[in-house]
Amino acid sequence: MPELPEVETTRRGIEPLVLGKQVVQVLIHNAALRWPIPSDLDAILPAQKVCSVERRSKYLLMNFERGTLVIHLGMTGHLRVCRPGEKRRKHDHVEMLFSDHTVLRFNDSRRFGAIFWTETNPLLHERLVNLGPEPFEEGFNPTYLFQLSRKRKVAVKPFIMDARVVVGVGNIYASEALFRAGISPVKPAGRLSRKAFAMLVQSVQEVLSEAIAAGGTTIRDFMDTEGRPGYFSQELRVYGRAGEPCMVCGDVISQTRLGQRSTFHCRKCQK
DNA sequence: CGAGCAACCTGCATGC
DNA sequence: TGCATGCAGGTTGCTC
Repeated sequence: MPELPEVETTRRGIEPLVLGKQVVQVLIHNAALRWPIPSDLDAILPAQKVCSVERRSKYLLMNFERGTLVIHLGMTGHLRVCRPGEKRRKHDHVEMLFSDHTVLRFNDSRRFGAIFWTETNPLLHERLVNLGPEPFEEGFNPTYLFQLSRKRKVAVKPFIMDARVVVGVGNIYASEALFRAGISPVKPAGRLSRKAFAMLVQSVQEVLSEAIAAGGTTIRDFMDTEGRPGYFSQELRVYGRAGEPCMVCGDVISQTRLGQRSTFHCRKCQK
């Protein structure tokens, strides 16, 4: 589900609602996510306060006084801040109760998400340590991509979706960024020019920042912490628009399969 | 090493 | 109505 804009929307939603609050209880109703949720969270978190909520890649980092709760939303995960007395819904796997009666719930129907606890620097955790640069960091620039891609035969779309290359670009925004940059998703990464990568860097940053400003993209079930959808879906130019005319040239938008993922592009505008 | 793909799991749309 | 199929925003870990 969530790509970077949806995770960032979630982060911005929960941070003000949990900041400085003290955990009273953690209820784990189903620990079977991608990896088992540590069963001792209810022994670790109570009495600790939330110091900050950060994001690295698609991971949310809830910093407490003695460590960090790392949360990944997978495909269908979302966090919701509930009103006192609000009923649990299907697939609400974890509940965090705070002393002011705020309840934070993690819901994830497909259970591809993950939750783990670390008392050392979360950025050095084995799941995070090999991640590439954030798309808005200086390290994500045309020269970096150009050098990294030399001799790579992989198509440019899976290349920029590879979190070791750059984080946060998932299936929707990869198609969108490549359309805006005028680059064919099937072109081998190693055959792109420096100039093409300059276009791509700009497009990735543009599409991600616009999507964050719109509160993310809701295709099926993404919702923010208050249950609202994201409004970027209506700004999508190619994703989900197979068969429709290209907004630029009028040619039909094609849908293909690339690295097992649906890929949308305009064959005329993207070379 | 890189490339390709199966797997994890549930829900939903589609077609017979 | 029921059932089978395929697809879905991510990531890991296996083969070759």
